[in-house]
Amino acid sequence: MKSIEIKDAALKYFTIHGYEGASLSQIAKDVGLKKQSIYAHFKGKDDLFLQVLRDAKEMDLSSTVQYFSSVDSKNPEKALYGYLQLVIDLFQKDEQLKFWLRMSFFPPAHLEKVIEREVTDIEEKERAILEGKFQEWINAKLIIGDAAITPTFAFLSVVDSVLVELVYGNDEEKLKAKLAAAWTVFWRGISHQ
Amino acid sequence: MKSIEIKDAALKYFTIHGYEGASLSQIAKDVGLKKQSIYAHFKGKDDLFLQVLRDAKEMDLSSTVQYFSSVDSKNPEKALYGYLQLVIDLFQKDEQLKFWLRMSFFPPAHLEKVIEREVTDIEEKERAILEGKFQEWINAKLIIGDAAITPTFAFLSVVDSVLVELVYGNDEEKLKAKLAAAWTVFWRGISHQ
DNA sequence: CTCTAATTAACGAACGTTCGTAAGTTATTA
DNA sequence: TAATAACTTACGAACGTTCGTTAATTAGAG
Repeated sequence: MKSIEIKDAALKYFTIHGYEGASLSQIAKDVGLKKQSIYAHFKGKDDLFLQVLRDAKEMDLSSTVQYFSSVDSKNPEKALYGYLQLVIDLFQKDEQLKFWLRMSFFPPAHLEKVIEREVTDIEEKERAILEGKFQEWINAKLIIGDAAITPTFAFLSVVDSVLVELVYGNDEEKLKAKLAAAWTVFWRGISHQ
Repeated sequence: MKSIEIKDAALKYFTIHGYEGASLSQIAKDVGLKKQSIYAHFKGKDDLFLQVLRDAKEMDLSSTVQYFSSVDSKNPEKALYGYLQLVIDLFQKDEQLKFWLRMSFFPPAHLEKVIEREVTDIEEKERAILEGKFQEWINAKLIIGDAAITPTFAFLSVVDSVLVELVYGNDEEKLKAKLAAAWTVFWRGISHQ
């Protein structure tokens, strides 16, 4: 399907150059078309962008949902560290997460409101999933604390820091070192000792 | 000085719209000039951009240097939490940090190499400052651990997560809650108990 | 008079978008 | 089955606009 090829190319250029820096002619050339032909598949640049955005959001959310629905709930250490690994894998094996990150951090100004809604939506859902897990672990005395919100936000902070390092993206060794340090301190901070 | 006014306006538009999305005509209009007049002060768009970039870098670095050279070295808890507050203040009171963050995360493609060098440079320097402090605190048994690199990277992760929340920027309450959680867990993770 | 800063004018190039058209494919009708 | 209608996909050409940049010219200050 040509629409999918177009979205793939668009994803690539939006990720590298941002909304304003990505041109329809470049995207079209990538799939062997003229830019006018894109209009046979999409209403315009905004429509193309928003479809790519929603695909990326869907992919991000479903990965998280699937991971935590299939992970071993009796082992928080493994479950949480495994999620960080998943994020790293996702980021490195396809562009959708990087695209999603770029656009949630720095959305094109005229689509800010739409994007913010999508970002809030996915954040809320992922936070809810994590908070549920942490509440289970607290109840089972597998980690310390009473309110699940504290370890949830703390873990989301670790996720954010991993994402930042991935976005910088130039130094695999540094990523490993920083993840190791953040994880060590985080785990000591929420576990019994 | 008109050059400074131009750089101020450029900072604003580069921050909001990115390099490609910011136009010289908008920047010029902001300071009551025609876009061609910018060329009396700068060689072109790249020159203007790079001067704004280096100003922002200088400001970021000097803030960190100054803070840690004047802070109470006997109280790591206060020193570190104070730095997080400083970052939040800096981010909210002028645009330079947000600009710097945007460009270090997602640089314009044709200036990627130059920017990466600046980013690596400032990161290295700030890491060195922190690592020195942490080594002192470890030696004084104010925090746990042997190698200073672990708490240093862990703290930098907390900083990153704060920056991420600032970039999202839509929810002051959420920033406070997330900072509180990340800080609680981080401090528990590096302190004696 | 000189120098700098700002202007007007103009440049080629690229942008997103629209139009009319020509194929190729699918669906409908006779 | 054959003919026709409708729809999809792609293209050339052109639209008006904006982009960054250069050149020549004017206004103002020391």
